[in-house]
Amino acid sequence: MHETGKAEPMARHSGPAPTLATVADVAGVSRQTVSNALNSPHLLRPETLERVQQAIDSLGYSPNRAARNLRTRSSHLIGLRVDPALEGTANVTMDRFLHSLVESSKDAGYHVLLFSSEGYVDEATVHGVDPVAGYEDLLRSTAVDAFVVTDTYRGNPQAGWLESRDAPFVAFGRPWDVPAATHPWVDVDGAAGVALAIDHVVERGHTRIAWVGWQKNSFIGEDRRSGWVESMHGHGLSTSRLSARGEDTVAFGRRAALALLETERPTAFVCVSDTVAMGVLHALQESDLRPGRDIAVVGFDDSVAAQVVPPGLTSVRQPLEQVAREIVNLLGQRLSHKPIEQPGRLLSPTLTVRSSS
Amino acid sequence: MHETGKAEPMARHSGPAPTLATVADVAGVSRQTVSNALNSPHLLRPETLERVQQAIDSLGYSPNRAARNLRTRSSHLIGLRVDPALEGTANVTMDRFLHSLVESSKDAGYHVLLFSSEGYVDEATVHGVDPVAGYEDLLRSTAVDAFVVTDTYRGNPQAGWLESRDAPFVAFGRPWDVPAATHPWVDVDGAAGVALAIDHVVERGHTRIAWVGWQKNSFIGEDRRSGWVESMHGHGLSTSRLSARGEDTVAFGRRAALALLETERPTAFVCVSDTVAMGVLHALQESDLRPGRDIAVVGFDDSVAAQVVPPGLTSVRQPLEQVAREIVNLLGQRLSHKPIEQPGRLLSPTLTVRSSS
DNA sequence: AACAGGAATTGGATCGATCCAGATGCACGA
DNA sequence: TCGTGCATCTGGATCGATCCAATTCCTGTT
Repeated sequence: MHETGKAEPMARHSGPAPTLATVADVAGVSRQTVSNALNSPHLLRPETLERVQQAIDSLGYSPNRAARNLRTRSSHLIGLRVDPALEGTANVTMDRFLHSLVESSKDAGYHVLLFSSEGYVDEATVHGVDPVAGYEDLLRSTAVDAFVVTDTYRGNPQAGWLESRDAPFVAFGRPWDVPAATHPWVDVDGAAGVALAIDHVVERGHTRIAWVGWQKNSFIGEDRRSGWVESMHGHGLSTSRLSARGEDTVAFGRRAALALLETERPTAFVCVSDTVAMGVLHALQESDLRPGRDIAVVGFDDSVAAQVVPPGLTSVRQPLEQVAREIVNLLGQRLSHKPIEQPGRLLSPTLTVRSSS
Repeated sequence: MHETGKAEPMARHSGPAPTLATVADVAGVSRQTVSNALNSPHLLRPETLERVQQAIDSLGYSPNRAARNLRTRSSHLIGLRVDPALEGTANVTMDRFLHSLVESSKDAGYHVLLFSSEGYVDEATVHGVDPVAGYEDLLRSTAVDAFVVTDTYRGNPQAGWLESRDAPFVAFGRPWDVPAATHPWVDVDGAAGVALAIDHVVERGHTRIAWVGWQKNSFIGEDRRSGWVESMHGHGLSTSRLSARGEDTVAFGRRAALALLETERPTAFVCVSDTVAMGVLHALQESDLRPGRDIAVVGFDDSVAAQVVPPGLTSVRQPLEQVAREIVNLLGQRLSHKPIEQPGRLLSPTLTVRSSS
């Protein structure tokens, strides 16, 4: 064979798209044989396979998705709900995660379908977002094979609902409130991540290390906080009066830092999120303190903001690429009705050190 | 009827999912009549419609997507390629745009399907991303009805390719390099956005206003820059030696600002992107200059980073929600074979003022 | 030469919706 | 009474793939 490049599909005429039957005619075999060439090539004699393959290439044929979906009762689509992002929150998690999920899904032969919750509001949920809105439709119309549900600040109410309908799904986030839940999940060990941060600032000589976290009703927030508490005690340091809790906003981070600076004079702030950490940076700037020189600050999520804010914010980084891979992995097991080896996987984050510490 | 809540689908037994034929049986009508109840209710007598509706509700029926897609030759899916985001770039654009697109699509009865370019690399494109990778497959297998292609830094090579295959698509971004292109597009007037920024800082009393932009080969970059040039001249101000060009990184922004500060002493920096603007902020911090007090800085994109960085970065905000609406709108026209009234729409950005100016 | 047994291949039925052409019912005017 | 016309409803064919059961082709054995 000469170097004539790839066998380009040569779409001679833009007539009706070729079907499996067209290919069968051209190759001089039956429809089933073409189907086998696509799905179970080992059933064909090598020379037959070759002949079919050439017909496929020359026609530029791709199997019609709808027909395949109808027959196999599966769409090879994974549904992911994207909720309205809160402006002013450095929640970069979604962006990075989404890319990784699309990549991993592709490798497994799936595509990601996005849907939203808005517009499904009924009386019961005029305020706030109905946690199961949008899932029902896609499920009933067999538009997707499975869902990926991501944990929110407060937990994961979708999981129970989906489980009760035995809809296939994998959660990003542990079943905090229902330890008995049996669905597959993947999560990142927040406490371990915060412990990394503490070790890091302790190594830098800090002893008065404050925690700026979320409210008590946030499972994730309390998990991360426990990392602070235990790591501090492990280092023989006191946590007394060094903790603040509030919402996930820049404003809260700023207020909390100003208050702590005034009363307790911590030399380091470890924060539950980058958003809150940015608030701390605001406070330092207003107090003419230089992050990284006068006071250390560590965030959580390694968001874009952390990467670009001067002088660079040290932050706990979740292994989202790995999370996505594991999720797709578990999804594959779930969809092929394999017994799930291990329903939950807890991954370890890393620490990205920048100049703020 | 009493207040018994909504007529909940009462999924008695989780047997086989109900089909249109099931509904027809229950309602005592033919399949076609059920189909009409769904797609052309005006064809039914009111009492028949009511009867069918009740059967649908009581069975919890939703039409099977695959079957419908097969018959109608359309998937009601819109394809969007997500390219690997560059870490350390404050490109928040995608996140906000994606949400808006999902919302708008939903209103029009569409869903968004994500796909990626990786893994399609062949000899010709080992380095860099093949601009048309991934489209081919989805197109041939009729997996999506249309594409949304988003402009990149350098232009939009996909557009021409898709147009040549007459694949339905709408571009976010003007056909810079092919003014004769006839495909529908939506774009934001970057020059006008920068002009807003200039007006703003001029009003604040600045006269030595520097431009920190992208390289000459970026159409978008040059468009934004032209806003600076023209607005400056409109105000009777000089642009001489006040311009820097480079790549879209924090590092470049910092270098450019330091160089300009040393030689030209501008009092304001207007930047082509938030990423570059963050670099400028770094430079100011290193030079012990306070943004918003000593020197004004304006970014472009109104990214999360701009919102949370202390003290808050003034930035040009693209009306992405409106962009998404227009895109879906044009897509609808294109798909219903209506003549497109006006192939291109140029929208105006706004300026979000924060403390950096 | 006859035959078992596996490999390779085939044609009809099927998934669940919509399209299409035709059938039925009904009201109205001639 | 008999069409005529319109609104309403029906059953068979169809979209393009895969499932299934059955058939043909090989090859080696006795």
